[in-house]
Amino acid sequence: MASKGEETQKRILDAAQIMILDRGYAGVSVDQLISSLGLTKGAFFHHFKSKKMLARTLIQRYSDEGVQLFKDNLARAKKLSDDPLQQFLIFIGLYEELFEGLTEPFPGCLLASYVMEMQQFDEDTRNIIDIEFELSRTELTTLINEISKKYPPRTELDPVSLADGFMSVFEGAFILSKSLHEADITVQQLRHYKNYIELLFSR
Amino acid sequence: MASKGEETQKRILDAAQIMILDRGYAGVSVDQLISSLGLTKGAFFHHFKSKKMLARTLIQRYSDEGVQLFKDNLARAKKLSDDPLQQFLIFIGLYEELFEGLTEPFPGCLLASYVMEMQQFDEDTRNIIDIEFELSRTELTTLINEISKKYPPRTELDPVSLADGFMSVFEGAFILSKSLHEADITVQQLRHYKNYIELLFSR
DNA sequence: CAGCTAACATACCAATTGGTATGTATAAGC
DNA sequence: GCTTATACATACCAATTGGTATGTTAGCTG
Repeated sequence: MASKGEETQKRILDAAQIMILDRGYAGVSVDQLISSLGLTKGAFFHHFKSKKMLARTLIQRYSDEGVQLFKDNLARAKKLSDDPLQQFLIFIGLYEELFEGLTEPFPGCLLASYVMEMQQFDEDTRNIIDIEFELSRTELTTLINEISKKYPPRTELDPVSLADGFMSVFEGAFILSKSLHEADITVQQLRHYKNYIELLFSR
Repeated sequence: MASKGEETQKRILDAAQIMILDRGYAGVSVDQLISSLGLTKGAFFHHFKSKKMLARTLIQRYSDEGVQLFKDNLARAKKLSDDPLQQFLIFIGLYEELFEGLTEPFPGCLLASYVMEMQQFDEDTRNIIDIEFELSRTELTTLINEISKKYPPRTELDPVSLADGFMSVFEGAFILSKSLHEADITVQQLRHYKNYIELLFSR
């Protein structure tokens, strides 16, 4: 069981994430954050030595979860099929599942939120973001190369940028979804990405 | 020739746009803005009655330019070919041209920047953003429907979400590009989008 | 050239900012 | 049962925030 302190820290992180996702990091003051939780300055600065440290801790947690989900989904996909192309399609499908049936637009991606106010953060914090994008890139590039070997694409194809497309789809869809307030945009764009992959490699 | 006042207002808007694109709206204070221009509070509040009005004016200008570019490119594409599919491909190609040969990542999209801190803005301001996304959606949906009529796609196809894909590609690519600091991501993702369109309708 | 207005500058304001210093209550460790 | 560390609360701080009130100056207009 988490200690009381750990639980409070988690509550602060949870609230911060929600607030930052719709007001931006600079748009959320420590005072607003703590008063939304019924806490005080003392509590906040006991758990985080500064607002910037909160930012770092928060994005680290977010990134860790994202990476974990990515690896889990990739592992699941690889168990469900031996064919690399099918693995990729299943992989995308697993993400589709997560975003199916949402009634509200997904609250957004914290990585993107941070990128939009990059200069607010130090290099360590920015690196955490890079690393997740790069992980997706390298893992999916490998997979795409396997696919290409087995199913040579008709036209020449850049595997890295095709891999980048995966994260790009999310980030783009989240923005449209939030602005237009339509929950299903993310799934739709994911489906198009999956469909593109299929068309690329289908004989 | 623009009057002195108009020119100063433009300088404020230009500086604000650059600063907001890498610090976020809430991350840019009026003081920082004016001191970067060597101006004073008096000057700023002479031209804008509040910081929020600056935000509104800025996004309106940005949106107007984006809409204009969109309409120009669409009109050019339609002049360059009679075939709706070719029109779409040319249209995308015209955007590719704009992002080719960049040495630095594109500074970002102000629409996305605002969406990331939505709650900072009033409804009028948010509507300006919606309108641009919706324009792209409706215009491109029409074009896609024309294409579908002439070149029936093999699988069933949602024209609206395919149209949304266009803006989505930009927004997603900008984020990756900025985070990874790679200038060519936007062109690459645009090419994939174009390629997808081709594959969808090529018999 | 008088009068007016646009285009600023200066000086101030209350409120909010992130952060600190110091207290205190509670629980764990020995 | 005494100590010590954890988990907060209270009270304060200088700096910065967006905004205002009041100048001043240059350029047009009649």
